[in-house]
Amino acid sequence: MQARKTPVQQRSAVTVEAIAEATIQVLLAVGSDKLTTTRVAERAGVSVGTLYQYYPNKQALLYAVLKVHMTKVADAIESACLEHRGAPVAKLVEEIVAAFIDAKLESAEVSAALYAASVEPEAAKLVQCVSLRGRKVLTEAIAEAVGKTGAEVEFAVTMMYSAMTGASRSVLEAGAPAKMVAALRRELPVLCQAYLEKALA
Amino acid sequence: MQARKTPVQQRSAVTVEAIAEATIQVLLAVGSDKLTTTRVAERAGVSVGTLYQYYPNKQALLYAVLKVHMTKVADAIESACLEHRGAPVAKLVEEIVAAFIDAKLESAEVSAALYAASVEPEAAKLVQCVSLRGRKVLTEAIAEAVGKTGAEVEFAVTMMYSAMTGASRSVLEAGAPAKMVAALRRELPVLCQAYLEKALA
DNA sequence: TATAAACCTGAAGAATCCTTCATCTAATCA
DNA sequence: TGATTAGATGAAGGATTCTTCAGGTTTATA
Repeated sequence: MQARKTPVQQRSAVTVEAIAEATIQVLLAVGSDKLTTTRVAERAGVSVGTLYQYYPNKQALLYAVLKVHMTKVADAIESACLEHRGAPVAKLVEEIVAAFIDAKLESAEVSAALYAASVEPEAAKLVQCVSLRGRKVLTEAIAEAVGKTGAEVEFAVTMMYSAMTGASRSVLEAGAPAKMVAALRRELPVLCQAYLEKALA
Repeated sequence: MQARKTPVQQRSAVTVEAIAEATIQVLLAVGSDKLTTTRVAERAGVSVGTLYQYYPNKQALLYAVLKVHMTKVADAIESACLEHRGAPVAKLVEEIVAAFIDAKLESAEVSAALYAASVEPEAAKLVQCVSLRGRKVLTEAIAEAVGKTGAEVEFAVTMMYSAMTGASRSVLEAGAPAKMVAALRRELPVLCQAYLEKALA
């Protein structure tokens, strides 16, 4: 799933980036199933041949875009965890959830469109991996904050994370209207806090 | 997205059912993107022509299967709500969540595979509609149990529902291993109860 | 039983799409 | 400047898939 050739000169670096951007645009415009290599190349202003010089196949396009997006989200969680190390659980959770939502909503349309790109097995695996990374740092941070460790915390964090994912997903799939976004920002922290308090009392 | 022709004789009713079942089998075997009408017909033991006599196109196959599945889940929630009308919130939530999980896990593989079928726009719309129905009965039941109504309850239920969805999805996408299933059954009710208590105090 | 209606068949038309490669152009280097 | 490497092109091969329809078979009906 790696690039076939690594850009050396600057013009090709530009090309590679243009293709990635075009992939997103086409994804938004026609959806993942009608996304074709020709269409992406056209939108990027290059020929199909050029596309195949840097992306081995169609899936690699979506894979690359998805990776960037997922990594951003995981990074956001990681940053929030590090930045608020030592804070009380309530505060920690509040910040983490806020960071998560911010990351997801920064480009809401893209986030929503990428759900469709996640069904392909290889992509799904990527999502799992990156999610795991996010949960790990999350587990560490929460464990420290509540002064507990082990399976109990792990289960709780897994549960909380999937709730976060599900809640934001439902908002994104609904088109992320302002009202729902506001409710999400208000309620999701409450949900996470309430659960952790009860589960890790 | 409706059947092109309605079965009249019994043999054709059998055929229609066989095609639906074959759709599930093929979905499990090769995934939604490599699901072809020919393959489904072959698996069902009929010719492609026959398939097109009852399903107008490929999407209709997955749509039909998805509809059955989603309806089952919504029905399960509805039943649980009706059956435990008047029960205290904690009990009500416990029963609803259990019913929801049971419905999702009754055929876990199919549930998981159908996520891929939900990306197609028309299918996504169906999911939204059926989910809405589930949330409505849920809202009514919870509202009665907590003695509150209005937007506050609606938001809370939407949040809770999306958390339920997200949590079960993550388990299903992980292949629904026994450990995760057990954790889900144990923790999801706790999460929902904790949140509702805090949000609708 | 004869006729009509329902049902089934599967080859083939039509449309897409993925991917390659021989060839051309631009940049880098000695 | 000449040679070498990187980058770009896009027509075309190869493959797949969706869907139709003319014609055959089975069931119901009069």
